[in-house]
Amino acid sequence: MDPVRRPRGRPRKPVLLESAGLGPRRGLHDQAVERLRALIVAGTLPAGAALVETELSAALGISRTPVREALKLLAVEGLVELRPNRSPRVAELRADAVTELFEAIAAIERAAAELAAGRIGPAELERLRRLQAEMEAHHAAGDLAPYFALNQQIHALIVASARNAPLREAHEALHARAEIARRRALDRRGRWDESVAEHRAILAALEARDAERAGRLLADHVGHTGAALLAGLAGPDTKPDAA
Amino acid sequence: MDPVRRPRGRPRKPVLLESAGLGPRRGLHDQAVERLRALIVAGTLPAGAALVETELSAALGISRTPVREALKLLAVEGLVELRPNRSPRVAELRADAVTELFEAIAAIERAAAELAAGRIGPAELERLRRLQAEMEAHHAAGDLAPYFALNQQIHALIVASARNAPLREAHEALHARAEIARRRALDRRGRWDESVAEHRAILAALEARDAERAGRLLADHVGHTGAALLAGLAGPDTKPDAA
DNA sequence: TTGGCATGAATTGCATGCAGAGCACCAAAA
DNA sequence: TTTTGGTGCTCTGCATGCAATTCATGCCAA
Repeated sequence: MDPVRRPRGRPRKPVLLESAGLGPRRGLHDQAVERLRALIVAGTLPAGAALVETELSAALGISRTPVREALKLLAVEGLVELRPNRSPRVAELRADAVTELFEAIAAIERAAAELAAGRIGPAELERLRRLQAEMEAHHAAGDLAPYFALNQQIHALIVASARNAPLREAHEALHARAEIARRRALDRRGRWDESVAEHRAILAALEARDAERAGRLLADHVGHTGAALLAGLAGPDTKPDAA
Repeated sequence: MDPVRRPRGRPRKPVLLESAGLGPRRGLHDQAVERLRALIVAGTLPAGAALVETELSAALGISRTPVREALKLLAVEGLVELRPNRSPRVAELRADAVTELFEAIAAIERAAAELAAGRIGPAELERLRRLQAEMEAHHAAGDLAPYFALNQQIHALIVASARNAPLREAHEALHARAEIARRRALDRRGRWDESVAEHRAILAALEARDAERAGRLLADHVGHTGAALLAGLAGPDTKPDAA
């Protein structure tokens, strides 16, 4: 036996950099949520993959406890399926689930746009205008890459402008799954032109503080996006066939 | 030293009754979520109360691990506030949060009603009619007690009839906090008459499969309820003064 | 060959140990 | 008397150990 009492856990660095550094550095379970979510959204952990606690904890360099907590939280988000006494799996995203997902997002964004029309402030409107201008510039230049990040920022900003925490949280919770659908629908160029124009109309409705129109336009826009993604999901399996 | 290797954990009963009993008996963390949620909603654990892991685990007769997991999940629901390295607290429910909460519920139920108008089946419609009849019977008899349970069943059934899992989950997640507001607003009789009539109108719109009207009526109904609760919350603090 | 059961490996679920963060209280200095 | 530094306690966060459950494999019997 070893009478020497040494620390059992792997030596954690004393975390002096807590506030000294830049990041607020939350707990390990929180970091685990983010890293696992990124891996799932990126497809590195493909749908249906078994998420074995010991493997994940080894891969992330942490113990099983925070991994378990992270998996439970990701299950709430719908990214992971928990099965009693079995390894959780990365949730499958079937076509009908994508339909429901975009219906739900459209519903939330419609309500958010209606509220935002009455509550959005000058600074937020200005930021929206700038994002829209950026998006149009990239569009004119034929530069597709920044579109998706800008698109997400615009939608998030509109929801934030509604100043309603539960709606915003529900929206965020659905975002990761929507992103998975976006990444899987390879042909994303098709709706680019339409989408930019729709965004312009939505911005105009918000500037006019026309709640009903803003809500309807945004809900339709999300619906169109969902339908386009759905078509993109159905297609690629049948071999694009072209070079 | 004790060479005898006896089980460390407290002896768990071998759970033969797993399927033999009545309940499907999920994990302890799941039961902990439900019990804690019930305690918070009932006000037994009042807003602002510190939730010390060791106390809860002792009170529930389980170890800290499932308690910790339960607290994280309740935090996602907004019932509990997590603070790094400090005891979680039961979340306060301020007036503006109640306003946002009912805005969000109204948004979700409006969308659900619109979808349900096109998707609700005969069995669900029949069940809605029966619930409405029950509610009217209790109303006619002046029997307030069953109103709240029936009310919740009706709303839940409408949302379920929309056949949209993300919307339903978002709705469920908001329900506990709304229930807290309901319990705190003591004067609930005020809106009883109106509420029953509004439910009748909503049912009629669903039967007519008028999506826009069903959505608008339901959203207005939820908005009225929220406003009434808000008024009820503002009042009681000022001493009811009566016996 | 095939069906049924036993055996065992893999894995979850829960309990518990240990280090560090945060807070309260007290003492000493200004 | 007020403020500052110290000291100890409490509690969280993470790591790890152990039993129960599940799935796969193989053996035996029909």
